[in-house]
Parts: sequence; C-alpha cells; structure tokens
Amino acid sequence: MPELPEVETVMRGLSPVMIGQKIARADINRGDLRWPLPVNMAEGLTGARILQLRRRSKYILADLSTAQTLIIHLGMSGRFVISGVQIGGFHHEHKAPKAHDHIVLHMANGARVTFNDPRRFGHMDLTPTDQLDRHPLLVSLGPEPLGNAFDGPYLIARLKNRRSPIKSALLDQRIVAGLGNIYVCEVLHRAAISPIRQSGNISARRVEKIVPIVRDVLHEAIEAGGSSLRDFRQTDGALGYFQHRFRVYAQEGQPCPRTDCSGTVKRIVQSGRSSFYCAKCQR
DNA sequence: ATGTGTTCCTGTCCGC
DNA sequence: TGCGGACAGGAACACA
Repeated sequence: MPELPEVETVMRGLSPVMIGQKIARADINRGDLRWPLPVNMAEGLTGARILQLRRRSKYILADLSTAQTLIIHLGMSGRFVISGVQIGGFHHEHKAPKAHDHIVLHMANGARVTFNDPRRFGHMDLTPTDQLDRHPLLVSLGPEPLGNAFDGPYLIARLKNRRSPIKSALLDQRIVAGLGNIYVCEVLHRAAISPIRQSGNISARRVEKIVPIVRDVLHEAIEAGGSSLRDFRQTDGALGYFQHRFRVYAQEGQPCPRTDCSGTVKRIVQSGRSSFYCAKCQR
C-alpha cells in the first residue's frame, strides 16, 4: 500500500499520541507477519517511553527510552488506527477489535494504537538504536529522495552502465529509498521518460531532471496526505487525496494529461508490476 | 555483479 | 449469486 508519502503521513498521524508517551501494554494478537515478530517484543515495548518517531524510506522508526528502536514496515496493506483520544476536536472512541488487528499498543495516556494488516506483508522488529544502521532491513537502503545526498551527479552515477529499465531502477530501494509503483509512474510521466528506457541509455541531462521531479511529486503527495486507493487511511481514518492528482497511475485508456500531447495512457507489465505511461510523449 | 521471476497473504472486482 | 482469475501501494529471495 504505502510509499514514502503515505508512510510519512502515517508517521505524522502517530506523532501526537505517541511521542513522549509510555507504552503501558502491548498486545500481540498475531506474531506471524512477513516474518515472525521477535518473541520478546511485547516485553520489550511494555513500559518503554517513545522518545521520537522518524521515517527512513518506507519504514517508521520509534526510538524508545530502553535504547532500542522499533522498526515498522506497513507492507502492502498495513494500517494504523488511533482511538481513545481527541484528534482535531473529535473524540475517536475505542472500537471493537476487527479482523487483522495484529498488534495493539495501549499508551499510558489512554490512547490505543492498532496495527491492522490483512495481507501480513508488514513487519516490525526491535533492535538496539545504536546498531540501527546495520540492521539487515536498513543497511542497503539508498539515500532519501528528499535529502541532500540524492542529487543529479549521484543519480547519473548510479544509472550509468545499468541495463535495467528506468522503471525498475527507480523502484530499486538501493538506488533511492522510498519510491514505489505509483510515484515512479508519476515521476516518469512528468520527466517525459518511457518506463522501458534502459537506465544507462538516458542522457545525463535528462537523468538530472528526474531529481527535482521526484522531490516535487513526493512533496505534493505528502501535502495531500498521501494517496488513498482501496484501503489507505490516515491514522484518524481520513482519506489522502493525491489519487485525484494522478496523471498516469491507474489511468489506463485516459487521454494523456499533457496539454500538448494527444496520446493515451497505457498499461504494460514490467517485472510483474503495472506501469502506466503515455507512449507518445514519454520517450 | 546484475537482472528477472516467484513468493508471501487476503480482499475486491470483473466476466461468465 | 457463485466461481475463477486477475490484480493490488512491497521487497526478500532464488536463480539465470
């Protein structure tokens, strides 16, 4: 489900009820997510205070007072729901447990943070904060697309001599960390680059242009609260609305939104995943 | 070393 | 209405 903008949105939603708060109790209803959760996770969370929430790529990181960090990945269908607290003047009541409520964090202030994940591609792990960078899930991640390390020269160097399609390269979390299928499609349309172009064949000039486009698309999507397709919700249940701004993603058969283009958005499959693009203006 | 295909799992939607 | 198949925001893993 979630790419960087959705994860950022979820993290921002969790922040007011979690940062500075103590976890009074953690209920693990199902420990077999993508991998088995650490057997001592409930004990590791109970009594810990959350010092800070951060995002790295599509991971939410919760630094705890116990010198450990809770690593959270939402997978495709992972979702957090907050209850028992005032949000924006509206009180969110505790609700009856729903199917796939795998983890429930009971905060000391009475708030409840529920992790629901039907497909169970999500995951959590607990690791010492000072060893976080060496964690297997994080160690190979490329730079943050909104950070300074992601710039023209970097991307040019990483795409040079690559034979994979540009679509796959931008989805590769080792090259840049946080993009997913939606935003790569959107970026390539704005950059007027075909998803099937070989990465190493694109001129440095054009590769350089990708960088600010990535930043723009991500900033716009974060500002819109992410994209709600099917089941993505913010932590208070609100929908994101960037999906209304999609130019090509899930727009198969629609006219190309570029004003000076008369093409039609089409869908192809690359590495088993849909790519949406306009074959007329994306070259 | 790189590149691609498979796999994990559940839910929804579409055509017959 | 029911049933089968395609497809879904991710990414580790196995294998050419």
